Amino acid sequence: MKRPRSKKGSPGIIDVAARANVSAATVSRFFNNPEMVKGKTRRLIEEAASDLGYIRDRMAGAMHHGFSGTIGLIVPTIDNAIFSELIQAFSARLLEHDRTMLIAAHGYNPTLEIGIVKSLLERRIDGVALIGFEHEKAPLEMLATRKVPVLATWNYRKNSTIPCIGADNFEVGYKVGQYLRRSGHNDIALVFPPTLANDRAADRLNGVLNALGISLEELNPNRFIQTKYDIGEAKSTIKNILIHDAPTALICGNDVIAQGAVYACQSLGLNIPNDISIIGIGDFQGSAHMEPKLTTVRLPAQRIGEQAADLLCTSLAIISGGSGKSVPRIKIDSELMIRNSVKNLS
Amino acid sequence: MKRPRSKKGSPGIIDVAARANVSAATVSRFFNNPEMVKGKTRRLIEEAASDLGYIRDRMAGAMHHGFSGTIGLIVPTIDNAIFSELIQAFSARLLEHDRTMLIAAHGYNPTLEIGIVKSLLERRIDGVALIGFEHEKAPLEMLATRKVPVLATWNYRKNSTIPCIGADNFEVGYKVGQYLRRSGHNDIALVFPPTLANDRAADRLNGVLNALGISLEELNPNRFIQTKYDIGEAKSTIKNILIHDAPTALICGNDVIAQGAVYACQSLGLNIPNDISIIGIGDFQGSAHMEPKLTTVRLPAQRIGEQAADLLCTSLAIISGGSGKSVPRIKIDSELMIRNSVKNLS
DNA sequence: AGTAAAAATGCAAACGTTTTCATTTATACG
DNA sequence: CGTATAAATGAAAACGTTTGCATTTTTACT
Repeated sequence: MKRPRSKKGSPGIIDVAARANVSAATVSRFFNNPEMVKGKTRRLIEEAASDLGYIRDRMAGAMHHGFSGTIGLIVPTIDNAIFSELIQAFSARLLEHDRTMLIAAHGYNPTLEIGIVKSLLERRIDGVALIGFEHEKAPLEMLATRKVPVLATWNYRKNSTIPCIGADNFEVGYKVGQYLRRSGHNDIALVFPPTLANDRAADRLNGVLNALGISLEELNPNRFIQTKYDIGEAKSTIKNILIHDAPTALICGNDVIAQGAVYACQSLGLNIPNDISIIGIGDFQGSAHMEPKLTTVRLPAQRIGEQAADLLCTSLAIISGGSGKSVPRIKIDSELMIRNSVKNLS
Repeated sequence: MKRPRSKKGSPGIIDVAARANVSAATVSRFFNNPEMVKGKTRRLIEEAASDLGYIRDRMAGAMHHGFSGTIGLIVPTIDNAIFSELIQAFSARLLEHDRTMLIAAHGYNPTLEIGIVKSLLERRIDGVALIGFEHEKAPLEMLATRKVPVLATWNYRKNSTIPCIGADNFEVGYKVGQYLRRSGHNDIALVFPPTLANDRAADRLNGVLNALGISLEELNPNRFIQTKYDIGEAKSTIKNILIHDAPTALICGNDVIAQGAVYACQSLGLNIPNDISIIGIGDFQGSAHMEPKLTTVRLPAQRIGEQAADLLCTSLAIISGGSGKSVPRIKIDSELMIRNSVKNLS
């Protein structure tokens, strides 16, 4: 009588092998390349594994071929509508690829990001998705050295040095500016977050300015409002400006700022869009249902997240092997969603 | 002349050891228990490691002591304000504990959860945080078998079978119901999500009914509205009811439903709180800044997330070793935030 | 049936750490 | 200065898989 399973701990591949009367190698093959093992053996192993409640140890496996089956995602923030849709879609699609997601937020602090990258690297991630292009050199180098594929998401630039997928945020900004101008607005205030380590916001801002045919310097200081991506802060900051002299329209860096703007106007008794027009960027959850329904530009977060996951899971080699080759760059189309928060003045 | 580092791949512990003229064992000790190695050697290793750009492989380490330094978090959904604050806090605190977070969402689908748990188990997570108490038996058993600590977050029940941390949602519901009654409201409608696999919602609902001194059956069907946690759906569902005959107050299962309710009223031209009162639960980002400012009950998501992380990282053994011992249960206090969306009728 | 080729399986050596036990080196004390 | 004791380090055996190569079994063909 054999002793098929070790006394301690959970069953391992050898326990399964013993119970199925095959070698560990065969069991391993069963899990990784089922087509390599004969039908009958397959069933044997299947049964043994389920009897024992075997769960494979991917870490042990990862020691060989080096793939952990884990993908990293580093975002500025999680507790905010901005990226949640992206995160969700990315994560869900990853699951379909039999990968799991290691996620961390750096709170718009590039320094923190380097620690995070290191931490992920210690866990031997197979790839990592970042938000945007502005990153410290150190983590990027660490990743490159170890040939871990990197993908910049959420923004697109035709000449980015790393692979990217996202909307062209300059274009998005341009669309917004153009739409407002065509709607007859001439006195427009811009409400944006600090663009320092935020290329998405920077690109949008440039796009807006470009469409408006004006430079940041030429802009009346009262027409450029800076605020964090935070409903409360946006609301109070905007209120301050609105009290003095209100423009005919507000272009907001994204929908959470726009939401703050809407609340600011409502608390001041200003009617949107009759007294003032508001346009956002992002089309987050709920933007379509606000009162008034928010005019904004839709960034297909879900599509971006899903495609990002696909890229990272399937084209790994291609992307990472890109020494000199062309960098994959995918532009996702945005769409102006004309709703009820902008008034046509012309 | 030695060849301190292998040709291929990134440097390993042995490369560092060679360069520092010590054994691999010492380098390992340096990283895990620095106090075990002498100051001079310490500096030597430190330098060698940084010269080589060494990054430890925690997977290899995990094969021995079995700890991967990774904690799982399984939530119903990410792309929704409900859990984002919790996720963020949990993740950030994990990072402080030198752990990383593996996260996945099952979209309120218990079946999906079992696959997720298995997937996490394959990655050898050191512990896992769940939301609430309603889970399939299978994944819970898998976790128990492998002695992986489990923590139910976001809800509290004094007799829960697994460790938990969160607010007492019955109490939360009770508070809300009580407050509305004391404010003189008698015609109240309840707007809740399906309570099937959602113990938080179920407990809240029971709390509300209890405070109102009524059973679900006794409730006028027009006063019980069911809707998903979705602003758009909540808005339209609520509008349908409001058109016919509006109650004096709406108790919403959480703040996103409340937000939908606010929009529903606004689109109908109903003034809040003069025509109708609205109360939410959760105090999500932005609830304090809406117009009108939403009366709700604050669930300290951040505190829950942080303490959950602490528990999972430090009291692992205690929690998991709980065969027969008392289950750790932590109740986090909620707080009624009286703002401007409820009118006092008395 | 007999053989050549193909398919399936087994053996054993990795993978990069950690850890036990043994050994060396430093410290303290008479 | 010598010895006893403590501290620091090293050597080698794990940990649970995967995988190249060798071997056995099956299949296909004459």
